[in-house]
Amino acid sequence: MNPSLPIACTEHDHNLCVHQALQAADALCSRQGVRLTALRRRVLELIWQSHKPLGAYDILAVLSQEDGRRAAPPTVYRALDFLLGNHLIHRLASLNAFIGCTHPAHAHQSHFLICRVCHTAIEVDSPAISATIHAAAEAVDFRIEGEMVEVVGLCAQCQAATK
Amino acid sequence: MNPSLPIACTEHDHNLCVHQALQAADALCSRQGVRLTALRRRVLELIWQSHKPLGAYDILAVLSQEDGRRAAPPTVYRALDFLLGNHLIHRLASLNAFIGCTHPAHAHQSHFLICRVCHTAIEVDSPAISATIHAAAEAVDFRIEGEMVEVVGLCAQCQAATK
DNA sequence: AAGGATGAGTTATATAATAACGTCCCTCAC
DNA sequence: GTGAGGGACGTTATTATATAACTCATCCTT
Ligand SMILES: [Zn+2]
Ligand SMILES: [Zn+2]
Ligand SMILES: [Zn+2]
Ligand SMILES: [Zn+2]
Repeated sequence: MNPSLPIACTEHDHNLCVHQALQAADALCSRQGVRLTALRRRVLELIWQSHKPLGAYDILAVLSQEDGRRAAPPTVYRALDFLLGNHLIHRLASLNAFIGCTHPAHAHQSHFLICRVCHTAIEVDSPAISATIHAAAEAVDFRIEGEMVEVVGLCAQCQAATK
Repeated sequence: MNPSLPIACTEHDHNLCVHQALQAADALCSRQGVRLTALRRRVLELIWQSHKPLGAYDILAVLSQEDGRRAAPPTVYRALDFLLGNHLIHRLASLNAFIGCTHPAHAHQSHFLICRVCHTAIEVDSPAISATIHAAAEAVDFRIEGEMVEVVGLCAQCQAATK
């Protein structure tokens, strides 16, 4: 196995992923003076349950089940809005789904490689991608406010599996 | 006015845009041996009515009105699927909307600059963007099947207007 | 004319997201 | 204290986007 592969694509202690993500979220929210309430934290935890994007209604189903009672769409969407606003998750428009941000501490754009087979979404941190996008925008005098890059294809594992 | 700006951002004879797009579509479909039926052609024409992405239900509303009888969603979505499949339009996932392809004759990815204010969508043809995306994908052994780049911001005109 | 493929009409439903309003609870000025 | 204000969340209803399943008409092909 290629040791340089992103963690999302490799066998790893995923409990540690979740734990670190939640700790980072706690730290970030306290630093920002915003409240990571129990509900918001639980939604973030659910999103982090895997490296695959999760739909709002999937989250809703889990909450409804474990809460015994209700849980309506606005409950989930408000939590998601909070998490998005504080850069703790990203929204993948091509999937209508959400995924935990792997480096929430610094501002960055949403660049993902999404496996068509196993649905793993790999967050890419490539300044070169942003640089070329900025160059193209500058050429037509366009002022960038937000970039969204979603690439679909096959991750390393699924390529190997289908060989 | 900057003469190097993309046509979508400038004053121009838009009837010509539409006319050329429909002619190109006729040519392409006949070359491919597929049928650009009246309905499909009409939907393409509606999408080309501006350089702003158009929603499926906007198309549906127009068709319903002019047809007298109510057109139903599948009618529109089937036409859209055909147009997408033959690369005559692109789908903008971040807007759930569709826009005419400016160079359908050769295969290419979906790269757009979308103005937050006037909603104009500028199709970008930048091999450099694809190159950097490919480099990032190769670094993690990911095989690309399709790229989606949607950048939101302010087009040149709207920057000038809000100054 | 029979058979098969394609395009499109029709009805119903699935999936995703938001609007509008109410309640609880905490905090802060008075 | 108390009550005004605001944030978080519950609740109900609705809007927006997309697809399933079935039907029929048309047009080739044989
Ligand atoms: Zn993990
Ligand atoms: Zn991130
Ligand atoms: Zn034009
Ligand atoms: Zn195009």
